[in-house]
Amino acid sequence: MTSQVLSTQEITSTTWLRFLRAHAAVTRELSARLESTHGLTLSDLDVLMQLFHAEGHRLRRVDLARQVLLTASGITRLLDGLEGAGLVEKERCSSDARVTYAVLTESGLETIRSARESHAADIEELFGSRFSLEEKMALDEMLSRLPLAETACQT
Amino acid sequence: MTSQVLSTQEITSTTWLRFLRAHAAVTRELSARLESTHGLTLSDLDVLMQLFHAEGHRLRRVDLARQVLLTASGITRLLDGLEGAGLVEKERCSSDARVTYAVLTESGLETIRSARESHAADIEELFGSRFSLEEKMALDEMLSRLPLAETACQT
DNA sequence: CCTGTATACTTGAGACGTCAACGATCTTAG
DNA sequence: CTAAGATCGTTGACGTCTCAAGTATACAGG
Repeated sequence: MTSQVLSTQEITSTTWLRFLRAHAAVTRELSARLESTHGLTLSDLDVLMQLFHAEGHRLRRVDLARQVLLTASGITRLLDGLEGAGLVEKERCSSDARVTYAVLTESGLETIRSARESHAADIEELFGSRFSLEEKMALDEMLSRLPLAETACQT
Repeated sequence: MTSQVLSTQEITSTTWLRFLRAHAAVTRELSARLESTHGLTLSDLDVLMQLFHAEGHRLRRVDLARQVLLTASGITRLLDGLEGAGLVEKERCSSDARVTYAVLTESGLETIRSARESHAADIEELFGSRFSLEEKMALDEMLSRLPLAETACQT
């Protein structure tokens, strides 16, 4: 309830802190739900969704890393898990022996189809429902000004 | 550059995704800088700052956990590190033998004094400078509507 | 007083992600 | 053709955080 005047720096700090807290809180709840209902991590689903939107449901690991904002090694390990679960398969590239594609399996597709909706509903409940359409658009635009906003942000 | 009409659900999803990406990107850079200049984690500094603002630079571990949005065990381990570095000390509570306070040491205070400014400048550069004062206030207000926004968000 | 329940904190096991180093392959320039 | 350098991917070592379980203390009701 502080109704005093705040300096630019102060407001930046409190807003950033709130940003961090909001992320931690929403993310934690979202992650718990996703884990319990589908046995997936937020990152898992993120990767699956990227593959889902990609041509032929297939993506190079490097590109995946760039889009999802994980390290190359992070992607390797994440995909290890998804492969183990049978949701994704490796596919070697004929024209460049260095690259390995990650391809969605049929099982992966089904997992997405089943997880997508409930997860979207969770996001809507914990995040989207808090804002009006205009607010969300404004928020989206503001966030897009931050570093690395170039990253693909498809639904 | 999609200028088509989007449903509420769609906009929620893309905004949420952008929120995630923005967090990952800014956080990663911020964390790298803080690590290299002061050998601290974002969470470390967060905890130190909470202590700094607390009465007597002292806080119960439970309260710390609530404010910083870590698990109780997370706090224990984080404080282990800070104690090892001599930035924080334990202090038993006389009236309740269950609680242990974390208290800032002189060295901890100095660390904060030196880290605070550069970190604030980093936040300003990577985050705050992207927005006008009004935008930041609007953003702050919006974020405060999210779950667990009750959490203390002092600078 | 003693028993049951709640609270404070710690600990072991394990998930997730990073960095640094490495092997393999491609590309370019002499 | 070959050597230098870039790119793709994996691996080992490690840090951080969580969950579940356990210990210790506090407190309230019978």
